[in-house]
Amino acid sequence: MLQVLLVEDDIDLATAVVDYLALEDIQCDHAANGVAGLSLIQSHAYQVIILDLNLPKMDGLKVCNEMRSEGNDTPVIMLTARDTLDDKVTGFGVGADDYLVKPFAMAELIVRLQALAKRRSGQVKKLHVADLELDLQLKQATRDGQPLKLSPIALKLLELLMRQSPAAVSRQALIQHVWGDEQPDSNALKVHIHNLRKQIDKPNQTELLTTVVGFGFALTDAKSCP
Amino acid sequence: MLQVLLVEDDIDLATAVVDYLALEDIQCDHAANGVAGLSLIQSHAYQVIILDLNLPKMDGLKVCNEMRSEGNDTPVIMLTARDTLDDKVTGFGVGADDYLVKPFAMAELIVRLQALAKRRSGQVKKLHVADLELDLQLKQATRDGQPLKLSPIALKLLELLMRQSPAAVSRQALIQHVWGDEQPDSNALKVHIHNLRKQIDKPNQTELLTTVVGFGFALTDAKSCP
DNA sequence: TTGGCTCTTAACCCAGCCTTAACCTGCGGC
DNA sequence: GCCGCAGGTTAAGGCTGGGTTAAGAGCCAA
Repeated sequence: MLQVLLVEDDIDLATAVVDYLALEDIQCDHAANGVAGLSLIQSHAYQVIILDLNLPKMDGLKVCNEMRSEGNDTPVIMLTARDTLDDKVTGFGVGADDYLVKPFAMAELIVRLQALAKRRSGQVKKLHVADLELDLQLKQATRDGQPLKLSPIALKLLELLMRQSPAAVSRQALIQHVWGDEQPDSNALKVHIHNLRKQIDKPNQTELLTTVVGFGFALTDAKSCP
Repeated sequence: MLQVLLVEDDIDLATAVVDYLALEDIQCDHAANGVAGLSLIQSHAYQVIILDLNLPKMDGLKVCNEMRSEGNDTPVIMLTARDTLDDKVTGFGVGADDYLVKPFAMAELIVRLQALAKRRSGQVKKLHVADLELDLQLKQATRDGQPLKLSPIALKLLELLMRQSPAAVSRQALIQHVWGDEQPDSNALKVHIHNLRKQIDKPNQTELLTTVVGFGFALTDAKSCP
């Protein structure tokens, strides 16, 4: 199921969009200002983000710029009023992937969403966390230059963890990312996390993959002393 | 089905083109700036690329120049405004194959697209990966100077793998490239990969064609030590 | 028509991955 | 001190994805 985030301060419009997307079986979170939106972006793994241009607290351009500079390459659709069309250039410069001029047809939004969801923004080819590197083209991870042997599932887990780093990722988000809706019983995730950890942390000194009790896991660079 | 990429920052124009091409059964991806465009070019195998001249982040000339220098010879159509017609000369110098002056008729775009799709740009005549060489004109591959005997399908597979190298290529992309939309059942791809591997890797020492479990295959030059 | 070629399909094997279950550890509350 | 819970570890087994082989169909040229 598609998971998207809408950042929009017009509450009527937002409600309409969320409801409409629900009909299409697209799960849509909503934030009403830029700061809240950015925070959700940092802590979730959405497949597409819909950003209004004019937002309280932090405008859409700023949000987009910020997330890109953090290495997040989730595709972004910008919403703009007709009279601010000039912002288009700025918007693309800042890393947006598509535009929609208000008022827009819901059907068009769906089409664009689904087109963008199929691909990553493609502006990020390698992910880095400390001396860990994941080459998305080669499907190959290395730590300290040494290639790691990861199973397909371990690779998916690692990708999500690295994209969200240094934020923690919930168990549910990890499960959703790997298995989608048909989730396995028992403790499959535990085992895969264990295997991943064995690959990443065993041969080295510093521990990157940490447990967030009662929530999930996080990939973080430095650990402060206890 | 034709697969093309449009790199264009004017969202209205882009939408119009994508929609129009869809009617003609041409599947058109869209990138809104030069960097995103180049990235898509590097990671997909389009049959034609439509490049706007003026783009945010990296202009069309730069994009074209860059892809050519990477050995990509997908045909390129440049879009240019009437008042920058002088850039034509520069454009051809940089490796564009055709030109279209804005505003242009959609019908004309279609015609040019289909004309270009039939041929490779022809500006790149040989592909190289390690000591593997593929002569696109002679349809002849050699490894370490020794000619290889490849069937037509094996040749197509090799071509795509070499163009994308060192990135991994998904099974789906390989199937799409060889058979288009009418895809064979069963394990035809397995057999052809097997045959290709027999030709490429058997008589030599280093293994070039590697399997990416759960994804596809990759042609890579060097393998690091275990 | 025949021969040679390639492509498709099917059948089979095998390694390695994924799942599952069972047990272990550490911690906090009762 | 005991129990329950959350997470960690390990091993067994099924199963799937990928590799291999061979037979038959289709095609083209002689």
